[in-house]
Amino acid sequence: MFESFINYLKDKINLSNDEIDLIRAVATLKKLRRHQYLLQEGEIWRYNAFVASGFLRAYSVDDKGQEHILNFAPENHWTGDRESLVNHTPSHLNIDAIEDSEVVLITKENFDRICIQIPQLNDLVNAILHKSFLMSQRRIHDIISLSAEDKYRSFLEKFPAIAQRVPQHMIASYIGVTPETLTRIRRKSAKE
Amino acid sequence: MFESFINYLKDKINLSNDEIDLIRAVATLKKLRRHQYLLQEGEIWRYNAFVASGFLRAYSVDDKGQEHILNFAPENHWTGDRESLVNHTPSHLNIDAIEDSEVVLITKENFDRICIQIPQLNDLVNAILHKSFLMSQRRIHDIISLSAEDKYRSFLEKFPAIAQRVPQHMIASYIGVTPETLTRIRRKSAKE
DNA sequence: CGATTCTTTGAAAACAGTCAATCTGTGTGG
DNA sequence: CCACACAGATTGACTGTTTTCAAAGAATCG
Repeated sequence: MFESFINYLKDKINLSNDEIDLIRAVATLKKLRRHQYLLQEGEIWRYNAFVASGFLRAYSVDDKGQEHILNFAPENHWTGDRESLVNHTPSHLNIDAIEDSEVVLITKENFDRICIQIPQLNDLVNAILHKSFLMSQRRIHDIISLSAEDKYRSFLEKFPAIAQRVPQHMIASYIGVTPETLTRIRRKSAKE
Repeated sequence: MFESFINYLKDKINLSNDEIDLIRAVATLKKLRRHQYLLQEGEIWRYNAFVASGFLRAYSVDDKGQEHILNFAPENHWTGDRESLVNHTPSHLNIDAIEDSEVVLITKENFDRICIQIPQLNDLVNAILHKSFLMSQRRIHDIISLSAEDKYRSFLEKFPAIAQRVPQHMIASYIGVTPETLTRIRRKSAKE
């Protein structure tokens, strides 16, 4: 499923065959079984990771053992811990596979190198970063201003595909409520 | 106080005198009195805005009339509504001055133009965006995983300078609780 | 099928929000 | 310089929401 990565890139930017070979040379494919970790708390994250197939999640675990999902990463999306990546600090995130998945990994060093050779790739990264920032801002806005019920509604609107694909308690974790609360919200909404 | 903008830039990147003149040519200085709007809900945001002096805040107002602060922008920081800027859509944010302020404005068109001529400036923007994204991620993490009390503590740790500079109800608005709740949190913390 | 994970339910407790009143400090105009 | 107005902070009583804990039911995986 390496091809889906190349297809993704071709769809976003124009690439010569040489450039594709260049990317191919530094990319490695990693298969993950359901529940397998891509990154575990305490490790240092060193890659750019593209989800070629499957579905991952990034989350932290607090003192009480509760998981808080920061991001979902379905196929054709990127994942990782940029904070650990740029600061070379141990990650406080876990990333694991919700479904069997295939991930394309490129180390930061290699990625930076080919970005110099393929400026368009650099632009693409910046565009993705830019978009991610906008999405974060929206999410912050939602969490600080909406009620739990509205946060759930907003989640369904923004990510209908994800909502159907992950267990409900993960949605609860993403929007920041307990699974029980989400159950009750759903029951209440259903009655209306 | 135009100079503080130039100083900020010089501190971050190397600029020739010609490049500085180029920037100077497209930048305008706007003075804001306390409580004055830089951007009002419904308008389309068209600038990159650098706070040369003073202190601004970006916030939204919900149906119940409550304000939710998305960002603080003290001097030497940037502000604006990137979503409105890139999508050319009416903003749902308000940005106003908490203190008398001076803001350097550069329209997106001009900014993009000089970014091509000064690639370092482009890099700077991307670096800032990158950092903003990391900060957003941290903030999301805090809001979904911490109790109100810990969110407040975390705010004090991260932004001690801001905490001393803005009224308490704005901190409450930023962390997503009512002013009354924040009072009670503080009283409880003080006892310990 | 059996085991595990996920969802639902109930009751109690903890938490945060609302509303209204009071207190405090600041600054402005007379 | 004082008085007053105003914005901000605090308090109390009450309400509403969310969490917690425990247990049972449903769905899914191996």
